[in-house]
Amino acid sequence: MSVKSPTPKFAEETRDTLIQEALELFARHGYAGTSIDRIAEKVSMTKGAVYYYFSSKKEVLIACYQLQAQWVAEAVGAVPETDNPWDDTLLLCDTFLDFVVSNGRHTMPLQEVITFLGWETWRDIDSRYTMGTLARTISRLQEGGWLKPYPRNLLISMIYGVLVEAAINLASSPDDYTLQDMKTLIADFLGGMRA
Amino acid sequence: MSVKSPTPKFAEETRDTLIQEALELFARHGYAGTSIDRIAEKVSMTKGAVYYYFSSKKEVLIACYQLQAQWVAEAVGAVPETDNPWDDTLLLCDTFLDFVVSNGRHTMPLQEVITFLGWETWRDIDSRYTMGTLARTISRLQEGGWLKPYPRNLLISMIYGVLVEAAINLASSPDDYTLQDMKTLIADFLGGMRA
DNA sequence: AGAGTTACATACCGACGGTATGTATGACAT
DNA sequence: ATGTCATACATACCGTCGGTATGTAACTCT
Repeated sequence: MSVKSPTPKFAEETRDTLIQEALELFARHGYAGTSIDRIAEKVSMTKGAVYYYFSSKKEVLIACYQLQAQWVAEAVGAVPETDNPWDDTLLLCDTFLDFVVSNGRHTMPLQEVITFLGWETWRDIDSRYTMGTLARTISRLQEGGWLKPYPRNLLISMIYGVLVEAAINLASSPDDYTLQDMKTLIADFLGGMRA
Repeated sequence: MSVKSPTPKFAEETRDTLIQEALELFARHGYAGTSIDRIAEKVSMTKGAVYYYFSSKKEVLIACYQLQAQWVAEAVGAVPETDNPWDDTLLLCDTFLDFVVSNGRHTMPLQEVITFLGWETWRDIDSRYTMGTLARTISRLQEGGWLKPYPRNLLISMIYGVLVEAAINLASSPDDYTLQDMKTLIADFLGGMRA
């Protein structure tokens, strides 16, 4: 990549490209298995350039995960809202699973992101994306009296946690069961918490 | 640690000590945050000694996790078997949660182990410990017709996955809800899959 | 035309995983 | 008693990687 005209406009493009390519490498080879040098090489630059845009490797991971979270949130956010919050929640879960199953090869495993960013940082980021959407649906369920009286944060954490677990399992054990099996189990899981 | 009498007996002791101390460091500072040099230093040896016993850092982690898995499996395996497999399963879940909550400071986060060992390796190890015990209980439930007809491996993966998720959440969000809240939710989760 | 900012490249450092090799110790056969 | 050999480490070194400090070409603005 030749030296750009030093205007903020081109720099933003370069930064976006960097994030996209880094995300692909992280998804394919993992965080520890992807060096800054390799990221730089993929965009035909050097390590210095990467550190011009990001202060640390962790910051690169954060930017990548924000992009990934945005993709997921867009898919999940496209689910229409009806007057039946229960069905809405189920559809949201199914949509989430559909997305991660079909895009699993191009996204980073959540467990890895959590490990390297730390639980707190991950939660902070995710609350603005998929987890935020899920939280709103769950609030509707709670306010409508559809659920047993669990603490709100417990519900959000565990429902999202189960979805993440489901995604990981679907990606890792492809032949033992189907996506439909998993959706049924998730629906029954939610059914067990119904008032 | 002075040079030992080169008998297999002493070497086993040294190896066990190494695993114990390494586990403590991994639990406290994480896998990436614990260098082989530091492990060696803690047992007053050098890196060469560690690589005499283990062929790689991953092998050290595997040995540490096997020890940890053994602890958990002992606690979970001590649960008596009654003629009611449903209550047995619930008690097994509660016992698991009790153990990880009270020993959380001295054990490695599961997500980290999974990340660095890889899903497959982790499953291979765990199937001989807690997951194996859980699998037997679930088989009893299935054979007794207590559960809806899910694929067996889906049940094992997701129930254990939920337990792992619960453990991670309990360790990370200590103030939002109680252990009892979590146990109630797990029970309801299982209830949702009841035939 | 000179000065300042931008967008990189280059060169280097320390830490770390891993390897190759050296070596003191005790067991054992002669 | 002595030489041989495996054991149980220590020492020294290498390549890679995250991170930093510095240089510099291109462009803008005055």
